[in-house]
Amino acid sequence: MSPRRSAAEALGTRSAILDRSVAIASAEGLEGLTIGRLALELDMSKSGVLGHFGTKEALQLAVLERADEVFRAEVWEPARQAAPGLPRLRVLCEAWISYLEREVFPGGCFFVAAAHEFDGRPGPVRDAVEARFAAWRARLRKEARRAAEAGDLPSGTDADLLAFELTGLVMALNHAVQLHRDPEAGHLARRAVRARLGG
Amino acid sequence: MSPRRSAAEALGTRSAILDRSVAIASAEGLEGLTIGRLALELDMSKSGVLGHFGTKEALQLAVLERADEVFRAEVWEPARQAAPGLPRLRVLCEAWISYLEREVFPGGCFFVAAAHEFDGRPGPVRDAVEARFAAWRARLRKEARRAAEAGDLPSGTDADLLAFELTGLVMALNHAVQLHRDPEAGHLARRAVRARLGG
DNA sequence: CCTACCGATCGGTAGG
DNA sequence: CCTACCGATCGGTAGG
Repeated sequence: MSPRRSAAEALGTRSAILDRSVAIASAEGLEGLTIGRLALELDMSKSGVLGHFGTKEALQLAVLERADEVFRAEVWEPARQAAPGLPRLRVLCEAWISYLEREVFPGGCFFVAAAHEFDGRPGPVRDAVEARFAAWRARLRKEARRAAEAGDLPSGTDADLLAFELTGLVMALNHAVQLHRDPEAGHLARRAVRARLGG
Repeated sequence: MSPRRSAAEALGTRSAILDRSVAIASAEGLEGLTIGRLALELDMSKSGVLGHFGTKEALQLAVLERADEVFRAEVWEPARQAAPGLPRLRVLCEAWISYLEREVFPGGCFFVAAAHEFDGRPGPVRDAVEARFAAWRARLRKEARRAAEAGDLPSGTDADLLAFELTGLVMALNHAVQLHRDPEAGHLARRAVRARLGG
C-alpha cells in the first residue's frame, strides 16, 4: 500500500466531505459550515479537508452543486416522466411539496436558506444561488406557458404570475414546516396548488 | 457634569445601539451581528455595548423587539384605520407589500430572515421569532374569517388557506426583491392579492 | 493527507 | 462607560 491516496480514494473522500457539508449547511447555513467542524466530524485535519477545495468559498460552491444534484433528482427527474404542460407542472409541484415534507434536507429547502443567507453578500456564492433560482423559475414558467397554450388552464392565465404564486406557496410550506413544525401545512399547500392547477 | 451617565443618556445610548443593530442584522443576520462590529461603528468599547444587554442573546431578543415595533408601525397600524374584514385585509396586504418594496429593512423582511436563521436552533430567540409569526398568522386568519363571514369573499373560502396563500405571496415578493432585485415583483404580488381579495 | 503554526476575531469577564 | 485581558475558534499557510 502506498502512503499516497489513489485518485479514486481522493474522490471518495471529497464526496464524503460534501455529504457531511450538505447535512451541516442545511441546518446551520453555508457560513455556519466551518472547516474545523467538518474536520472533527470526519476525523480529518483541517488542512486535509481544505486541500480538496482550496478555500471555504470553493467548498461552499461545491456544496451548492451537490445540493443541486439532490434537488434535481428529487424534483426535476420525477417530472420528466410526465407529459409537458399541465401534467408535468402538477408532478413538479407534488414532488416539490413532498421534498419539503420529507425533509430531504433536514434544515428545509437548501436554496431558500442559502438565498436568505447570501442575498446581501455579493460574490460567487450569491451568483450561484441566484442562477439556480433563475433556472427553476424559467422551468416553471415554461411549463405554465405550455399548459396555458394547450388550453389546460383558465384563459387569461399569466405564466409569470402563476410561477410566482407557486413559488410563494412552496416558500410558505417550507416556513410552516421548519419554524412551526406544522403537520397540516402539506395539506394546505396541496389544496392551494389544486386551486391553481385543478386536479 | 458628572462622569456617570444619567438614566436618560443611558436609554439614548441603548436606543442607538438597537438602531445600529437592526441595520446590521437586517443585512448580515442576527448571528452576523457581532459585539465588536457594533462597538467599532458606535465608537464604543465592546464592554460598553454589552453592558446594556448582558449577553449577545439578550441583545438579539432586544433587536427582535425593536424590529417588531417597526413592523407594527409600518404594517399593523395602517390597517387599524380600515374597517374589519375585507377592507382591513386589503390594507394589511398593501402595507405589507409596500414595506417590502420600500425596503424598510435593507436586508428584506427581518422576521423571514430570522426565521430561516434560527428555525434549526432551539432557544429563546427561535421561540420569540415563532411567537411573532404565530401572532401575525392569527391576525391574518381573523380578518380573513371576518371577511368570509360578512360575505365579502367567495363562499367556501377557507381563512386558514387564504392566510397561508397570502403569506406565501409575500415571501415570494421578499425573495424576488432581495435575491433577484426584480422591479416587477411588487406588481406580480399585487395582482396575486387582487386575484384572492378582489378590488 | 499530516503537524504546527499564523493573525484576526469571537463572546465574555475582571476591575475600576 | 473604560482598559486589559481570557480561552476558543475562525480561515488559511508552510513544510513535509
